[in-house]
Amino acid sequence: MGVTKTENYTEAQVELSKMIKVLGHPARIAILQSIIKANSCICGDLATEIGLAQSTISQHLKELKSVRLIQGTIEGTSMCYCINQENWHKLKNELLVLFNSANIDESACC
Amino acid sequence: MGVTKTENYTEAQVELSKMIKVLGHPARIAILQSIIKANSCICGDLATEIGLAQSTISQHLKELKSVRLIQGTIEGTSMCYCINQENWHKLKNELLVLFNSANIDESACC
DNA sequence: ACTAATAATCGTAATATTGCGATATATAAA
DNA sequence: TTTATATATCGCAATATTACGATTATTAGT
Repeated sequence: MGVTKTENYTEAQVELSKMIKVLGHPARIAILQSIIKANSCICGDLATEIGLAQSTISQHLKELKSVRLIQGTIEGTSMCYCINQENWHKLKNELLVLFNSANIDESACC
Repeated sequence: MGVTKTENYTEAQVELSKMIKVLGHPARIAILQSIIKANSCICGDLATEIGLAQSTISQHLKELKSVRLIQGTIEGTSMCYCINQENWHKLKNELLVLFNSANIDESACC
């Protein structure tokens, strides 16, 4: 069908996977790294920097905004984006819970 | 187009996003949590546990295998899956690099 | 008010993903 | 060998994603 059966999962599983999914595209990784590198808001030179059309970058930014990994404010005629620290850390912590829950000791059987 | 322009990105960005992308589905989160919870390989009762068709679960397992987050060995008539500790930690560390690179101090301007 | 610059949205085409049933494959048990 | 059980693969339909150009706001400067 192509539609995810969200009713099969816990709210936490759906929410976490939704956040992760947004991270799962090289353009959005590149955008985030670029924002982080600038250490503050950078604006629409992302398009030329990354090599995608302006509308495409705008769409990726929208997705990053939709899960609140970034936030933007109007800065004159441009937009100023930066990491949403609160949600950034929330996601980081949830990922750590997941990744740390796998036992290190080699009880693995395969 | 629908096709990601991988030539725009670094190898690292492509590889990382590919791994993350596989994590970005609730069924695959549920599968991983289930495997982790059992602390060792569990087999195909994942289908009934999660509530998807056997073929669908098999496909998700294939994707998790394709990025080597899990590995499986034949165990009689069933398959025995567990976390690939090496790649699990590798991904964890790469995620930490990304998440820690965002400065905590509120130099944020928006 | 007019113009320039920037970003968001719309419409569209190409491709990818999700999920299922049916089938094929492989091993264990009888 | 036959049968049962478990998993993988194939083919398909429905939907989602990615990317672009064109258009539409929105704000700054003239």
